[in-house]
Amino acid sequence: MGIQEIATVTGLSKATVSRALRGLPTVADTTIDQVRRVADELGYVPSSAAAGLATGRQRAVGVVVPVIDRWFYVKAMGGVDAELRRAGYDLVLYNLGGPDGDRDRAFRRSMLRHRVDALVLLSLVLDATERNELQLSRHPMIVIGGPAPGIRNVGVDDLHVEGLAVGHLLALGHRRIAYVGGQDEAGMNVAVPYRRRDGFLDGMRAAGCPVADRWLVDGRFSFAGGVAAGAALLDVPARDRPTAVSCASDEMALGVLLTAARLGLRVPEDLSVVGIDGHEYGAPAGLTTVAQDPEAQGRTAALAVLAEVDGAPADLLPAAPARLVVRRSTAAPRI
Amino acid sequence: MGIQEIATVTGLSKATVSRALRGLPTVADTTIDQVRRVADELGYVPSSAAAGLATGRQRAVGVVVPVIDRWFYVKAMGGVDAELRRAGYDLVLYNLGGPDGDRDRAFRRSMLRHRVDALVLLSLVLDATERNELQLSRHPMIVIGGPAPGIRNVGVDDLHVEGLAVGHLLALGHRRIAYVGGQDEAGMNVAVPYRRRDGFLDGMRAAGCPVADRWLVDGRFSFAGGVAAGAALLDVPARDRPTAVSCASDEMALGVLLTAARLGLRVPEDLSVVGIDGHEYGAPAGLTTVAQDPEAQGRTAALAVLAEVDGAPADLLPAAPARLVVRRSTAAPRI
DNA sequence: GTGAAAGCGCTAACAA
DNA sequence: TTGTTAGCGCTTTCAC
Repeated sequence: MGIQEIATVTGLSKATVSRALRGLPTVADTTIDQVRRVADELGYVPSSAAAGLATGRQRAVGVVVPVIDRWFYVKAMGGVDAELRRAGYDLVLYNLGGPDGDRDRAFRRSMLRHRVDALVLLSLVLDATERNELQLSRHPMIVIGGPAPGIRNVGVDDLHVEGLAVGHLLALGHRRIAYVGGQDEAGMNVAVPYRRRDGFLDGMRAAGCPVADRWLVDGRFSFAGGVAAGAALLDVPARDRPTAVSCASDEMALGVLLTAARLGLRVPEDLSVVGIDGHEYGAPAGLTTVAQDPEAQGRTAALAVLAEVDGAPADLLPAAPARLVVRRSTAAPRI
Repeated sequence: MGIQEIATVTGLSKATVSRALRGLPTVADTTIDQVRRVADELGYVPSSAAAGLATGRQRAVGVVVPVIDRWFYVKAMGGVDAELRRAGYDLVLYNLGGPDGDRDRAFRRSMLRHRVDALVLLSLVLDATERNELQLSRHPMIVIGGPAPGIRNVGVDDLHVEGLAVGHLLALGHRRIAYVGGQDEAGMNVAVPYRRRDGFLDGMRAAGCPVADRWLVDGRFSFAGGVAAGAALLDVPARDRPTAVSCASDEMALGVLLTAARLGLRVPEDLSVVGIDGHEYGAPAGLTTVAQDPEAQGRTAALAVLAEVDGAPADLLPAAPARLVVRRSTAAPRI
């Protein structure tokens, strides 16, 4: 059942078997072959616990998410997972379970520190205590998404990203532009929404466009929120309507599109809509967006912490790429 | 750093410290307090590897998914995670990475067997070898979603579920009903699509409705596929159009809805659409659906394997509930 | 190239 | 109620 069996069957010592199994260079090729064969026959399965105890390495990394069921997190996790798999590492998921989840308990769930060799945090806002606890664990760690003080991060430049979105609308000639943003429903990251909103305001100001307060609406970063925001913006007399809406996420933009369709507004003739993210529903829906690649960000993050586990220095990472993808939902305003 | 430190500081033995830390009843309350306090001061963190080695229990369960970025899987994982967290178990994610993923290597990734105490499989179709490997590991395990030969499963009765959907349309008076189904893109579960399609055909046959072949179209179980399927079905002369479409998933139904809107068809006046799943986009979109609760299924599955880990018998589970949710997308056909 | 022995940090009898 | 003594299955010096 263990390494011992193989040792007795082959007549070798546990030590040699262990070396052979790991393919260490100090072992004769013939013995390596023999050991592998016997291991197969016996259906040998290594114990990660035992190996972990002996080496102090678990060959696993933890991924901490504020909530699990968000497009961005799922995609990023997929990227992290892909690289971990390549490296032979396991992925341990720590879900904080939303705002009502017991964050505190989750954070001091002590296992975390010894079960995994490194941590990937998905756009979390950490309070001082949490940050402290994490730092104390001395694990290599990295944040995907919003920037976090004192921790390395990978992600797009949100200010710039929203600048691209609103810049596109402005370039088309729009001036009556509304913004759908708002705090993330999960309430886990304040930085990203603020930076995107600032990007919008900066862009508008630079273009000399006034922004009415009632055209800054909350879409809670969800589809349903986008539907509601769309109603607030569009279900009014025509002269009070914006000619374009810039949404801080594709999910909200899709909601606005739905409401527009329901109200009989034609897109892009009567209304232009732009989103941010590169959600896969965007293409069939013809949504213009500023696409980012969360999966690539996940891969980058995984590689970075893996390297750090192996002793590489924790160099800062460049901003992740994002690009404007123009589809059918935007056009110049009529007249 | 370990249990030993606490022992020396308190003057107790390692054994007592271990017991105290776990709150075993044979320890004096005062010593429990003392040990806990010292542990806190020292910033003690238990080693799951050591505990696992000693007990043979890892306090972790593995979740195996064919691909990670699907609504159903994510929701189900959330449910599994919630119960695991309550029980103090960790979740180790094994992502097979789609049809191109290296399934084989993933399956024999030996760690799996010792890193976790049980397995939750998300609607996977396993071949004989894989099933064999899994059974060999002698872990408690359960499948969520499609039925799998020889393994316990939780999930809805797909035949019945599709029966509810098409039954609703028939009851409204529709007879010209199309079906959007198709094999899951991930190619990981053949059972569910077939059973839903059979449910549709059974329902139609029972009502004496003929089903034209061109009204059985493939939507690949995705939003984009639904958009395309909608075009195939609806972008034709009016007399060739169905009055209703039954979709095997909400994502496809949303795609059909989008295409209908784009073609200027009014829903439900010109066309009724029904989906299956209970996707959260359905409510704002006004989509009638047969809702299931993957999160609840995840919780059920987690509780079941956890119980089995604790020695409970692996009783069969009843079919998960599903219910018709009527919204704005369905109505009686016009004349 | 291989073996012997000493742990890694914890739990689980068995005593006391 | 607490302590003693063995391990759990592997890796790793240090010898040979």
